[in-house]
Amino acid sequence: MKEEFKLDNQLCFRLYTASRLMTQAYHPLLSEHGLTYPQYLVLLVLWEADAQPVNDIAHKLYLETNTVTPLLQRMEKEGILIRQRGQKDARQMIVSLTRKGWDLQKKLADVPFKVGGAVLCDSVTPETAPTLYKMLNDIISKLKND
Amino acid sequence: MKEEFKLDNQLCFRLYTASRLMTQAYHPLLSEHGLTYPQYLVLLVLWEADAQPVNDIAHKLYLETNTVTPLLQRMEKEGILIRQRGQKDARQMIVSLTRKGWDLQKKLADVPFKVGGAVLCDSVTPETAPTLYKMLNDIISKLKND
DNA sequence: TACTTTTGTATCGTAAACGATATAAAACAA
DNA sequence: TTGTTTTATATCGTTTACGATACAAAAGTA
Repeated sequence: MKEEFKLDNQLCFRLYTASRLMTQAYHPLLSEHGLTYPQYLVLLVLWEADAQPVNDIAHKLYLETNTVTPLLQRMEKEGILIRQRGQKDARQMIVSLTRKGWDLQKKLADVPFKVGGAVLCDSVTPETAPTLYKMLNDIISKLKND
Repeated sequence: MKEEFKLDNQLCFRLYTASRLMTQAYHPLLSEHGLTYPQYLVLLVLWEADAQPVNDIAHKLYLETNTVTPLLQRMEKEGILIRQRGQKDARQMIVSLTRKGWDLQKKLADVPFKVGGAVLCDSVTPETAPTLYKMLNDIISKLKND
């Protein structure tokens, strides 16, 4: 068995697993408010800057619009946000938070701390986290081609 | 805007993005052979040890059987593997590679190198990769509760 | 043995992801 | 202005993920 084929040596598999397990860690905190993790990411984007076109949201999340559009439609149906045609450019759909969307910010205030604490371990601490962040950022930068 | 709500500060978002982009990097190499990334992971598991029950495969991939079962059914339909009821325990489904499944190992021999090379950058090198591996492993260990 | 619980897989429903394609508005070019 | 290309979003089909549930075989218990 060649070393490079061993599951334990696969960087991608570790990223894939760590990502899924972290998302699962968010699940109980988010489902309590009827949210999924990708929907939470959309909220993070809109809390930083409200009233953005679909394209900007998708770009910030490194997702395609064909992923984001249905996601936003579901969130609109839940009354978390509204989608309106742009006035300057009628092709754009401007996404804005409703009162309910803003209220969620207060309700989810403790989520980052709870999840942050859940991953602390020997090798990942407040001191070493920046190293991990930088590595992940560099991988993302290297792989995204736009 | 609170710092902990900023997208850039979210470890999970970086893992999620890095994982998706790495999977996308595999895509052209795998789709050429009619495979998806999770199907490739199943092959990695079976190449290490053929003829395993569904449960063992799922466990090694940190996935649930309700994810793995349909995935294996599709791979069986493609003639990559076969699923047979266990003889000692009739509840088990023993998954074994076909000739076609083993042949893929040779055809995919260059995949780990191609993808490995695609992520090399300033902070992720053959020297620093073990640090990243350890951090991801520790996060996985911390989050999996079994 | 008969009954209960556990275990291994499968089925179902929903929500991502994402390649491929469609469509209308805007930008550009002839 | 008319025709072409680009852009922003949406729709469609397929494959994960995963919670909830179903079901039969095995294990444990009375």
